[in-house]
Parts: sequence; C-alpha cells; structure tokens
Amino acid sequence: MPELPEVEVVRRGLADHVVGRRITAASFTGARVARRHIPGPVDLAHRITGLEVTQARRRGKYLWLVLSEDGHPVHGLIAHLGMSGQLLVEPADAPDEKHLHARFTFADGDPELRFVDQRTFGGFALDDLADDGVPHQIRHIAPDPFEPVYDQAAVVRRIKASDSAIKRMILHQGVVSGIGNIYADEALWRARVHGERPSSSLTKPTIARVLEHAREVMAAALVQGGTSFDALYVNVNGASGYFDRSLHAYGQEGRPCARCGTPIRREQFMNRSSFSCPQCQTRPRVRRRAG
DNA sequence: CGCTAGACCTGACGGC
DNA sequence: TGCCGTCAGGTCTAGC
Repeated sequence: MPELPEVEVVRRGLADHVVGRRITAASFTGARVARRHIPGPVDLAHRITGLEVTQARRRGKYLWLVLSEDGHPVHGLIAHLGMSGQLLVEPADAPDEKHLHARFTFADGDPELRFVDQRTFGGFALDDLADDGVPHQIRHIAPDPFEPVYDQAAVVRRIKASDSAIKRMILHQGVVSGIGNIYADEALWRARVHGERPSSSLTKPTIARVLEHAREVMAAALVQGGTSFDALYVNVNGASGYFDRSLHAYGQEGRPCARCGTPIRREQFMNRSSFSCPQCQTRPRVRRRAG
C-alpha cells in the first residue's frame, strides 16, 4: 500500500515521537513479522532492548531506526510496511488491535510504538549500518528522488539503456526507489507517456520528465499527508492523508481525463492494474520482439 | 541477464 | 445470507 510519501509521513511521526527515547522492551507476536531477521524474533527483541533511538531514516519505501549505545550508532532496525503495515504511537492501555504484530516500550513510559499489519507483508530486521549509514540489507535499494545522493542523470542513462517498459523501470526499486503503482501511473499520465513504451525508444529528456513528474507528484502527495483510500493507510496518529482527491489516473477508470476528457482506461501490466488516458498516452505501436 | 507467474496474507466487494 | 471469484498501495524467487 504505502509508497514513498506515505512512508515519509510515518518516518516524520517516528522522528517526532520515538527518536530520543530508550527501548526498554520489544515483543513480536510471531516469527513471520521478523522473517527478515534470520536469528528470529526473540533474538531481535533481545538485541534492541536498552538501546536509544537516535534517528528515523528512510530510503524509498524502507524505514530504519538508528539505535545507539552511549551515543554511538550500533544497529539499524529496518521496518517495511508491505501492503498494509501501520506504525502507531499509542498509550499502553489502548486495546490491542486485531493484527497487532509488534510492540515497543520506552524508558519514559507512554506512548508505546505498535506495528499493526493485516496482511503481514511488512516486518522488521536488524542490521549493521554501512559507512554511509544505510543498513547492509537494503544496499540493493537505489536512492530515492529526494535524497542528496540521488543522481538523476545516471538514472536516466540506465533507463535509456534498457529495452524494458518505462513503467517497469520506474517501479524497479534497484533503479530508483520509492515509486509504486499509484505514483508510477500518475507520473506517466503527467508526462503523457504510456507505461509500456520501451525505455530505449524514449528520449533522455522524456525519461527525465517522467522522473521529475514522479518526484513532483510524490512531493505534492506528501504535503497532503499521503494517499489513502480507506483506513488501511494512516500516520502514526491513525490519521489518513487525502491526496486521493488529486489523482488523475490511478483508480480513475471510466472517468474523464482532466486534460482531454477521454475516459481513463484500465489495463493489466506486470500482474497489476495500470490506468492511463488513451488519448494523451498512446500505446506503443508494436510489441518489439528479439531477433 | 530479464521477464513471468506465483507465493506470501487478509479482507472488502460484487454477482449469483 | 452465504459462497465464490476478483482485487488491493509490495517484494521476493523459482523457473524459463
């Protein structure tokens, strides 16, 4: 569910409500929520107990809490929200949620931090931090468009060199991170490019425009607290964003394109739905084949 | 190497 | 009312 803007809203909540506090206990309700931590949930809980949260960081859709001892960073507690994960800051006496999977308590008492995840595609892992402060386990995730180390010219070159569809490339978290199905469709609509166009057939300025639109639409969504269609996506206080009102393509099947009035179409691509304007975003003429 | 399909889960919704 | 199929914001991997 959550893409970069929604995850950034959560990161800011963690920065406001969790950074600066010392963990006194952690519990995980099962192995699945800690499946990325090979030694298991008990080891994970044991190893973070007593450490202080000194930073809340994010790359793309991945979050991590920098955990320190005596002021020195020792670990990164990686969190991914998957499709339905929520990190909630709540009083300890709030009733347990149906899909509560983790609980963290702190030396200064209330509030505690909870991880609630209906589908448990999300979860936690503990890892060391590399020299640049990024946990080793997410080294394969490329910088997102809001990071200082993001090199758009390099991303454009890499995409231009690929014969893959442009939508596949901007969804590829190893090329550029943070973009998911919603913002991919919105960026492509804004750039008037059909997602199945082979990347190599696009000019570098066009590829750059797609990426710039992706960054802009995510920045606009962030201002509005992210995109939420229902109660599944919320910030750490349980509140929803309202960028869904500003979507032009995603989920808009049959509604008139805001530019030309043509009904937005829905197609299957990469085993998921894609939304686009048939008039503004013409399909590639031929599906190229090797040979 | 790149791509596809499938797996991992639960719940909401529409049709019958 | 229930049953069944479909769909959902993500990621990972087995197998071509």
